Amino acid sequence: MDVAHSRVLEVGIPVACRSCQARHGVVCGALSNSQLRELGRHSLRRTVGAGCEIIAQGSESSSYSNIMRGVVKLCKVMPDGRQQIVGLQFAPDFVGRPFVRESTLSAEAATDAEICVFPCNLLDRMISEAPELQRSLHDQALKELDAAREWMLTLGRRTAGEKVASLLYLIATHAEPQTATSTDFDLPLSRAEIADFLGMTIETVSRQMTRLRKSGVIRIENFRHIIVPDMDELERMISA
Amino acid sequence: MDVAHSRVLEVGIPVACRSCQARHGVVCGALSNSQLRELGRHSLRRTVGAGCEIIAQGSESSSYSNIMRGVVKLCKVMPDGRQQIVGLQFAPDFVGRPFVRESTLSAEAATDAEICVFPCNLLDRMISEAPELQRSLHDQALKELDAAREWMLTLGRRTAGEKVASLLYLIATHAEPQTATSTDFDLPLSRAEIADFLGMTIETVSRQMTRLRKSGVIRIENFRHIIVPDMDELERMISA
DNA sequence: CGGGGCTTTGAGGCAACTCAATTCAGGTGG
DNA sequence: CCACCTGAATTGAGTTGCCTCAAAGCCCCG
Repeated sequence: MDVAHSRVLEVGIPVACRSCQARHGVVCGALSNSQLRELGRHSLRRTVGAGCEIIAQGSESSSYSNIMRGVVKLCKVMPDGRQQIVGLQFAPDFVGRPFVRESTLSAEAATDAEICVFPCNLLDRMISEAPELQRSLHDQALKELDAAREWMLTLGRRTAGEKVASLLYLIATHAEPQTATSTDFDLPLSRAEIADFLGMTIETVSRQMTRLRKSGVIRIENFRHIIVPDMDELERMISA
Repeated sequence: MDVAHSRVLEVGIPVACRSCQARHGVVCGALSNSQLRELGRHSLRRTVGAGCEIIAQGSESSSYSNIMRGVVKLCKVMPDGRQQIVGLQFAPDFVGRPFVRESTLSAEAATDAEICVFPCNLLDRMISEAPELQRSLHDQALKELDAAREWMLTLGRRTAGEKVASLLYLIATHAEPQTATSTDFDLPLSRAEIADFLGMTIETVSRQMTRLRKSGVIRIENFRHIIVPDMDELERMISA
């Protein structure tokens, strides 16, 4: 498809969608122009600060979202306060649990983020009308499942050092700016959040980070900014 | 739908399907009679012994399966031999990764099992032709994702004792015979497999089992048979 | 009865946790 | 501009829960 032709196709869609990060993402990329218009009519762009809760665990949610910018963490907490991050989502991912209203987890902005919110009912209806959309969401669900299972291996069988290396590698390969070498990036998570993702304590995370720093695998600037001189070296620390 | 009418509908389907455990499962329950006939023509019922590998990690698989009887475990192993079970599937679940041929995990019969095997190509084609089937598989994928995330919480944040209780509870609530109280069952897993599921060692599993036994929460007969006098008591050991 | 696999039990060690103190960066007000 | 405060991160010391290694018990099966 050439550029001029693609321009023409863009005419019929909502203005706000034309330059949207999620325009060709899981949901919107699978819609016809008329469906996109309908969804656009009922959707709301929202800017949320880091830490803002988008969906609360145990609540009835009536809306889904697309991530336009930023990182969202999916969390589960136990009654006694223990907490585990069970997924990280980056733009332009879809956030929500089709077909089920009550949420078994919370979704929270890990960084400042922009999201596009729309009603569950509308999307659920579109899903049953548009096989293309069903397929696309099915595909994201399967990818999330693959990622969850990969992470189960990390949680169950890797050492603290390997866990931290795994997370840094995950973030490096999903970081947004797509720098040439994807060799330096800002951590979207605090040490406490990293601990919650890896199933360990803040202190152990910190110790393992300084171990990686002292062994020259990474450099750390200002706590949040990580530089990886050699990605292969980092990958080797994961031992798989 | 009354019984007589339902009988009539059953006439057009393959003989082998009529009394099949998976007949109304994720895949076959979503097919029309003619699709069921076509799938039946290309499918193969197989009896496999405990320990038999159905799909190998890293291999190109060209077939999917339905579980008709038994339990299948999904496994990931690291190059150095460390191993993690990332999912358990019971009859009449579907086993396979739609849309992707190379498997990132292995599927292995945990108990003696009967499975119904059919070609990927055929089902993939049916998926794109039958929205009902796509929806059904999408639904199973989302349920597996929910289960995987629940298990991530167990792996990352629960103690050894809570982990064992979680597994016993999981199996009790998924056990096949559906005994009146679902209060006693055979473990489909050896101690080594339980350890691989929970991310711990055989010895720790054993110690936690005897701790549960001595505190009266469970009784153990012949290593594999578990009796739970009071399910609420077991649930309380999970502490969530 | 004797061997082999699986499970349990015991003793000791180590990796990760807990508790506590210190450092660091950024913001605020004098 | 500096003193102070606050929250996050690091570092240290001591403890503990789970792992490792080793031995013994149990059950099936020939």
